[in-house]
Amino acid sequence: MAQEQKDQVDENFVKEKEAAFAEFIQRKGLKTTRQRNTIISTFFRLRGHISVEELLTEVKKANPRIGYATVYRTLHLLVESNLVDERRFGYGLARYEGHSDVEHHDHMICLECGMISEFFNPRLEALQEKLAEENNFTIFRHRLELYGACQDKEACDRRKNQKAAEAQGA
Amino acid sequence: MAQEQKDQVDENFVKEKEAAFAEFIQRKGLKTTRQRNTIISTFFRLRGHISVEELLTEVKKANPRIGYATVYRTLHLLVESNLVDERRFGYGLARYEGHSDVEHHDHMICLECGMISEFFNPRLEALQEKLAEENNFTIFRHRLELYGACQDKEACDRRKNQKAAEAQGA
DNA sequence: GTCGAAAATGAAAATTGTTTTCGTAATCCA
DNA sequence: TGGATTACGAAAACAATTTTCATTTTCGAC
Repeated sequence: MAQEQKDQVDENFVKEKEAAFAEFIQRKGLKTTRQRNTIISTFFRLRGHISVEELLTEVKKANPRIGYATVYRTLHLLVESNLVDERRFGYGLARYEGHSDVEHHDHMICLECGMISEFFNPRLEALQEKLAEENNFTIFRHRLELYGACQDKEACDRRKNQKAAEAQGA
Repeated sequence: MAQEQKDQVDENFVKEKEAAFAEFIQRKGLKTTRQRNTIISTFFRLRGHISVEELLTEVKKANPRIGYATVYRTLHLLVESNLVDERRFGYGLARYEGHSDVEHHDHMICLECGMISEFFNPRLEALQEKLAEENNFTIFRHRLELYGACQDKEACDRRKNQKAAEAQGA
């Protein structure tokens, strides 16, 4: 499964992001470094909502000398460059999401299996705009998170078990 | 302004909450203490979305010996008793909100002056339910936060200046 | 290419917000 | 009014993140 996913990495997507980041670095007068390249290349090969720890673990496989500080610093740059969104579901722990096609979207989070799915609905967006307008408010951005449970209990259990197994193995 | 607000404290509201908390404490077999009484009485006299620090500052005026630990512990009890909601807007810092009439509501947060206003819209709720259903998902709770700016720049500036002044004074 | 200023790195220390520990004190039911 | 139970407060621990600082790397000017 994870294997399968890894094989599906879209090299063009990764290249595109790398290029965009390089452009950003250039524009800001910052410097290109091996570490940053490793980190962003690793980041965009992963999918989903990645924690710093998860990313660092992967990054260390390519270069074990890279530490938390550099990963944090690079993630901040990625956020600043608008290539990545920072999310905080529930408590503390930040997660980072490299957005692909869908620019903006909201999230549904299953409290059982941890599944995070994304959705976008123009009527919802419009309604928010309308409500903001009624309150003399201008929206820059918003966040909407639906917490609940999958209705497909089988799939949900499967994911839950897999997660448990992974936690075991780690 | 703050003065005016202080005078408007609804003593019945405070009494009601104190009684409800006492009942909760009783039901759980916990003990009534002077500190807890001070904290909840102080809390429900404040309004808005209160941080632990803000609360502690007020509490210390009544009893300077009360420290962070007890405030945190009491806030947890308040959340557990359902008399208070915990919110986390944007980053880290938890804020606590003693809910009055409106059970559930969402928030608009002005990034300029920090104003937090609350709203509720049944169509929005219904639409969320519909979208969840389409994704075979059951919502337990949700959070929606609109980040942006007040359109009334004058009022916004006034609040911003007041906040700056308060920060000065503190 | 090489110099040198500017920026980046990594390890460790610092910060922030919050929780836990632990010895002492208060509560409250029998 | 014990005395077991619970709470308190100060300080230590914690987890996530940021900063510091000495060292190394980058890259444009020469």
